[in-house]
Amino acid sequence: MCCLHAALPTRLSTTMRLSRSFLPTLKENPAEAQIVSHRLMLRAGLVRQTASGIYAWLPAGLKVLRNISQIVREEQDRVGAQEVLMPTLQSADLWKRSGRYDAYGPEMLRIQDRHKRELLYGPTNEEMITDLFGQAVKSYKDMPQVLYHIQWKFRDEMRPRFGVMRGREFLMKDAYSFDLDYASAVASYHRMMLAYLRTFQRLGVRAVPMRADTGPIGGELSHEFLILAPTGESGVFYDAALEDQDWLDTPVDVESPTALEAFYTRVTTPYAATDEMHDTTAWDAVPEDRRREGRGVEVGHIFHFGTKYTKAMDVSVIAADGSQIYPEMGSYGIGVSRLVGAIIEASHDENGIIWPASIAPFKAAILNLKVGDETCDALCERIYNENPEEFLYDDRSDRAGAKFADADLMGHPWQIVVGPRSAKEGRVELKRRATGERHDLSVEDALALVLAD
RNA sequence: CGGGCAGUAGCGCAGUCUGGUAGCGCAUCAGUCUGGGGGACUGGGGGUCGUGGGUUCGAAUCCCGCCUGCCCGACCA
Repeated sequence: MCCLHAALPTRLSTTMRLSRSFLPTLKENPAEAQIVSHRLMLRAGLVRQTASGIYAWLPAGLKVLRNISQIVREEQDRVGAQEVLMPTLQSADLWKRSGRYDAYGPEMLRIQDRHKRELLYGPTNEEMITDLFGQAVKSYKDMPQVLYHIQWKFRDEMRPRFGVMRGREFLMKDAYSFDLDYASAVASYHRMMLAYLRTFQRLGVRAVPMRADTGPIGGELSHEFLILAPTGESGVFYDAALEDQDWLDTPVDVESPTALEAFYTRVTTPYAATDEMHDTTAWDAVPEDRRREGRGVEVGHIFHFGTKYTKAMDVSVIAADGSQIYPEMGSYGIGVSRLVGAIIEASHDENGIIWPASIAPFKAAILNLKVGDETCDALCERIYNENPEEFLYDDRSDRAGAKFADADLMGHPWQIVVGPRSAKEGRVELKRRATGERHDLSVEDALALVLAD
């Protein structure tokens, strides 16, 4: 052991060196995985299944999950939502108050503790957040409120499949808005629409908002966000006018209901619908060259449902005139773990994953093509130390082919290829994963490009 | 939950029909040669054949039960 310690460098960042990392890639497709994202997630060492529909997240997968969560978090915060963290286990009493304990089917995982008290692993959090809100907020002066959390949920699906896209345990961002009246609730809804469009754009995917069925509650305030992917569960139809809009560069005053309304109109005017909501008459009115049709994976859902829970659970606030008001609620979900699969469905090729830079587990892989060669080793170490948190250094003594194949599979946006010939001149080959372009560059130029991405 | 298929080494599979004590490729370990797209050679390690019972002198193989996983459907973020 003493020899091992002596061999270690003084600065430890072992997890990013492939030779010492827990990033088990597979050359062959596991038989259990049928769809491309599931295969790639297993092969790239992002997850391992531990039970039907339940996955362990390995280091690279966890980094993706965290990167997605962080973008979601920043955009929620930006529209004034406040983060909380509610537990995974909930008391059945809470659900009995809303009447959903009996209404919810066998998808709810019910548990008993040692005192025979009934618990459940939360499939969603309307009851709990309504209760928490009601305990703390008593006056119109403390309204409105928007709370969210990012937490694991469980739905005991009859048939889990498609890897993390239809698992039983899944990570989700749930936000809940509480408003004094309908007009204010509409503004909350609009704000969330903006946050969602910005979020998905930052995640590097196109998620199109589509009118969704509001069910028995009625109204028009329900949209699903779908990522186009051939394995999607719904057929989608939309107007190409929704493509290539830059929501990050669209200034909207989130405090102004008028500005929000105008923005919302702009988003919802072009035709967009899933097959359940498809209106062929309206579709025919879309110019033919702008019709986009395909399949989509639902990765987000925003929904206004009014006073359903506040009334059922008798949670009210006192208005300025002394009357009691049941707050208007909305809920807003983003399937964080599902997004990992959905994004891979939408962004891969025959060699592996192509990560959008914003969520990639590593910005770049450094491929040392001749481990043991002094020049190569030194140059790789130098590059690696520029950003050890975001670079993955492939220092394994494998053949070049294996390193290229693994780097392509894992989908790093950039590959910094360090070979013995060019290393002598301080040059590397920089490969962009998305396009396959390669450029022979000085180390400085290559680093500048990668670090600016 | 209906219909179909499958569990044999870390992964992918053969062997099951016709019972005789388990094999191939990849991975892994040691070594040598290699070194820019999953390299070659030599030698080695690794398997309660999902599980419980039954039939048999003998079961991965035949019979029954159970468990687990995958696909299609219904359902679903």
